[in-house]
Amino acid sequence: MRYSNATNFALHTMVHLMLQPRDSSVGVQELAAMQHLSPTYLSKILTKLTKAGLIESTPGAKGGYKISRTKHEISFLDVIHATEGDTSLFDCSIHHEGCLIENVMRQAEENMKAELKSKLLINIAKEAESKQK
Amino acid sequence: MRYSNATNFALHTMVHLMLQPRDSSVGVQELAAMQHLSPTYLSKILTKLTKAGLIESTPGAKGGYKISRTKHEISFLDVIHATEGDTSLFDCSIHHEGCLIENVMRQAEENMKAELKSKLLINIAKEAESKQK
DNA sequence: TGTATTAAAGATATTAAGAGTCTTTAATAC
DNA sequence: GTATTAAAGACTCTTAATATCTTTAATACA
Repeated sequence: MRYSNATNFALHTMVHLMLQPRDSSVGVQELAAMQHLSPTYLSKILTKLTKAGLIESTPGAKGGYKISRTKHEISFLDVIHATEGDTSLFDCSIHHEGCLIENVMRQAEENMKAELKSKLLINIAKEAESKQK
Repeated sequence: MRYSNATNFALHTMVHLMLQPRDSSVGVQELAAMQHLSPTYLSKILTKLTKAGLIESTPGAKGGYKISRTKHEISFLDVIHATEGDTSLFDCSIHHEGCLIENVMRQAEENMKAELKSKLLINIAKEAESKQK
């Protein structure tokens, strides 16, 4: 069991977009080159982020992607939900409800998700920025 | 991303073995029938648990599986490690060390694992037993 | 208006992992 | 020696992830 590479690329892209000047779009070419990916592949990931409302896209010349104006305080969990979906890590395929084992697994998963929900991309972006200076 | 079915079957099998009388082995036939699995498939899973030292196997007539005599206090995490391996859920494929994003993901994963390490199979087994009565 | 640019969507190919079966081998009880 | 049972290997099937290519739609700008 592992988080997909797509989630890693999504997180890095989001942090990068966070560091852009307000209202400036970045094209997929630039974002892909930065991470040594093919633009078409990253494009698929960016479309998921767009559909989740985390970023906004503008097609056409001078178009590209920028952080959503309406969605503030984007957490790690938001990005993960966009790329991985929001299904549970564990489903008991034997018992249909009230499985004691499932309960334990779900509780542990909640602990992880709570942590990922509390971590905001903006803080990581600022930390990365100050490190580079 | 999801835990494999094998992990679910492993956990249920372990809890079942926990409820057996001391030093009595249960064959894979019985364990498989209980979970509506093919014996050969479950056998693969049981071999992993054996190699991890969580259970002991005795081949031959009257053989089968029982909880390890040396390993007490088996946690959910022990079983998961046996079936899923103990690699991280997240690896940054871009940065090789000190990735801020990876750090956050790893910390969250630790929270989940800490919970799974604190939950012991024996407690679930006893809870299941008392529920049936 | 038309041309270049760029995101979105669809089709498709490739790879890796999980799920599952069958057969053979080795160990044990009786 | 015979029946029983775990272990191991080879193999198949399905699904998800990874990745590319092509077409379509929207936008800026000359």
